[in-house]
Amino acid sequence: MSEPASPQVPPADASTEPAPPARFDTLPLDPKLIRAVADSGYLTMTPIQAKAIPIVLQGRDVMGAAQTGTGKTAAFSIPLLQRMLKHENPSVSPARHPVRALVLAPTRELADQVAENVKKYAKHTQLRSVVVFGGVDMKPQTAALKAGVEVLIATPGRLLDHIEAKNCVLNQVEYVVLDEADRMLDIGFLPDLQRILSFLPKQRQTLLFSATFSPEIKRLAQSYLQDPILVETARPNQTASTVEQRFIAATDDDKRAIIKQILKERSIRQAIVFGNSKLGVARLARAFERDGLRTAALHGDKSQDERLKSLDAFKRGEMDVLVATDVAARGLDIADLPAVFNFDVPFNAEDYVHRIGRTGRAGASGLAVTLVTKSDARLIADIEKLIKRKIELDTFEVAPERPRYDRRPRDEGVEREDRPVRVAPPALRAPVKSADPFFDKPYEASTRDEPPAWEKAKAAAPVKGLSSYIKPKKQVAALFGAKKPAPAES
DNA sequence: AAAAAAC
Repeated sequence: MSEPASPQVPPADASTEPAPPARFDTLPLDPKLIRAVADSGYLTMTPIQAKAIPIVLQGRDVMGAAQTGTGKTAAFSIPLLQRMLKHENPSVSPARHPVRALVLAPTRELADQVAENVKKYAKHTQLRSVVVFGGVDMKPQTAALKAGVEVLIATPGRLLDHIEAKNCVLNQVEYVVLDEADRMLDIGFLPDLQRILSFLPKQRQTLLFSATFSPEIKRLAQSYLQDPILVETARPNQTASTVEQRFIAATDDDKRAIIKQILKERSIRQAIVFGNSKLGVARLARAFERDGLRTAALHGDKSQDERLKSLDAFKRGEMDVLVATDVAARGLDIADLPAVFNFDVPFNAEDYVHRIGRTGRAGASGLAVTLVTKSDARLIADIEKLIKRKIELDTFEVAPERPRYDRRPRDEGVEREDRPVRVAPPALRAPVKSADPFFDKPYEASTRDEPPAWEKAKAAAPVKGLSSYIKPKKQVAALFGAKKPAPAES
């Protein structure tokens, strides 16, 4: 059971309080849209919505950068629907309904989610939408396309399939949206994207949205836009201020124990744990499962059916933990997610921003914990640079685990029965490595050639704990009869 | 060092 939301209110910091947020019903929108927005429970606009919607309504191209979880989907779908309603083209025979708006997303789940939102906002209108993505039967998609849709939401691969099968014609597209635009423009997606864009009319309105835009991507994006307006709220590449970000020095052996302990000590209802590889994620999910956590896994080696089931079960609260690759890093809106863990430090700093953006959405508070090993020094430096924040590494002492069952093979002649055998995990027989002060100094983004900063800090730094989590040192020492040796001084 | 997206 989840605890009642804590009544704590952030300290009043009225110094930078801007004008009260504008309401949706002040916008020049069709009553059908106003009604749909009201139905969905939204009253006032987020900053990105307040800035972007009027510009999209003017018909301008937009590059929109806003923090994660601030309503970018509504920022483009509502004004696009409005434009489609306003410019309902009577010259097009009712029998022919060409695709007028195309929204592209980098993952199937995200495409699905965007489609749900579009449907929600379009529900009182005649505009029809459909989503197409891979991993599922093409036939229902084909039928829907042939019946005619005004708004098409898609992932690139399957859309190309439909184009080649002549299931849809895109030469009447008036509006294009690239959701998670920087990802869509990256090297892995670019060829498919260019191919798709080649089927579209040159004369169109194009919208690019993401929480992160690197300077290179910004430059590249210019070539797909006409006289665009850059809409930014706050600084780009930023993480929500409501998310508590922690970086903890760990070893590969400690990581899972640290996560479990934090979940327990903070009574965290649900969390996403990100890993860098599909195999690693699958293994980690099985391990959490063995630990008794209700665990769902989400990665590209799973069937689409399994992927959707995992995500749904997690969203419904039937799972404690969702272990995922970066397929879940972007865009996914999971209401009230209290915490995100990075079991692995992401390879791209941008993905760090997106991953932790799954928590602290819509102004809620959230916790983001990244587990850092020695070999992650470079990646941490990249993240520091991107989010323009000094990263300090906390240390963490893992509480002793309950006795484990003996896993030694039978032929060792060990009594196996149900008798638990105390097998101290290697990391706990000696003082745990993560409690070593080597990581304790504020980490300095160092150059490759220099020894990393923690090497220098190793000898001198006192252990500074993550006070809210840390176990009293005594407890560990008492249980394992190990005392922390003085730093080797030779 | 990877993941994602088509069959």
